[in-house]
Amino acid sequence: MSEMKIGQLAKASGVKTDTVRYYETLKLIEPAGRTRSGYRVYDEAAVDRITFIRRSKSLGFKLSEITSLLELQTSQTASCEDMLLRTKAKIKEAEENIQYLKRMRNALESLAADCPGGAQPLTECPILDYLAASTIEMNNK
Amino acid sequence: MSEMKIGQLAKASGVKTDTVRYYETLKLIEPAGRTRSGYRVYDEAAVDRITFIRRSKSLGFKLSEITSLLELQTSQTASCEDMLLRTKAKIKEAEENIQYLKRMRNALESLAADCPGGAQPLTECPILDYLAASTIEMNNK
DNA sequence: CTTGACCTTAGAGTATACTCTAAGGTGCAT
DNA sequence: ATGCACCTTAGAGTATACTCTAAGGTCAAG
Repeated sequence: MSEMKIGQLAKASGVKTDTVRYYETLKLIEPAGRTRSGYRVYDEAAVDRITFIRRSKSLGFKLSEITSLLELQTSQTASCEDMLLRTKAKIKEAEENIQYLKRMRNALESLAADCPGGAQPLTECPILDYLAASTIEMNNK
Repeated sequence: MSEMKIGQLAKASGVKTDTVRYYETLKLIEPAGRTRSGYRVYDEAAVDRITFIRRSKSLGFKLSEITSLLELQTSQTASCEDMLLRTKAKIKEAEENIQYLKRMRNALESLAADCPGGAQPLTECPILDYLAASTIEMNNK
């Protein structure tokens, strides 16, 4: 199965054919060639390339960033440092998002802790009070 | 300043006029009326409503969910429990996102820890190795 | 020779939350 | 009367990553 059409590649790499074509528009992947009738033909390396994309995505890289990772991979001049820097930047990004979500979760939890729940009328609800109160000022975003 | 036009409301509540109009299309807010010439007119309550939306957003609620929170607020039959349930669901969501990001960050960190960095050629880079390797299987998404 | 699974393209739709553009009307001051 | 800041609408654009539709061509099996 070293030569395959888009459907086989899709199945082998766990994405949809549409996704492969979409990646092609982003220059993330190119078919090795075409059949006489115009069908895309891929080799085994294409499966690795889709796998690379999927794994990068699972680590939080955007498709636009993956373009750059793939260039790195085939670059003659790039060093480990380049990849490490991208990785560290992504760690920082993840860390920031975690902190942001934690602040959110903590705020929600302290509101939840104050709320009696049950059949109390909403006029007594500290959560709605917080949301609607006009005096307290808030941090944006 | 109990009566105001959209620009004043926007300034008073910290959003753009476009955003106010956009919220109107989502039925999140409605002007109290219109001037003879067709200008939207708002009252003080509108500022509170935008504030409500902004605070809800800062807690992670989507605009579509905020529609429902606002309905809750004006409902006669709703109880504290309703609000508490929505809050708890949102906490769970935040928690899941935090866990997801932590897994991502941990994976990135263990890759970074293995990478020598510096001027090492990329053929030696364990990060790229991981991304490109065809044998190891991965967890999706 | 027809059926069915597969492939092709261009282009639109989905979700989220805006943001901007164009073309034009309003209202107050100078 | 003219300039300016403000307002109006409909509709398109932004970002991300697909996903789907329509209309049609290809190819092997029965």
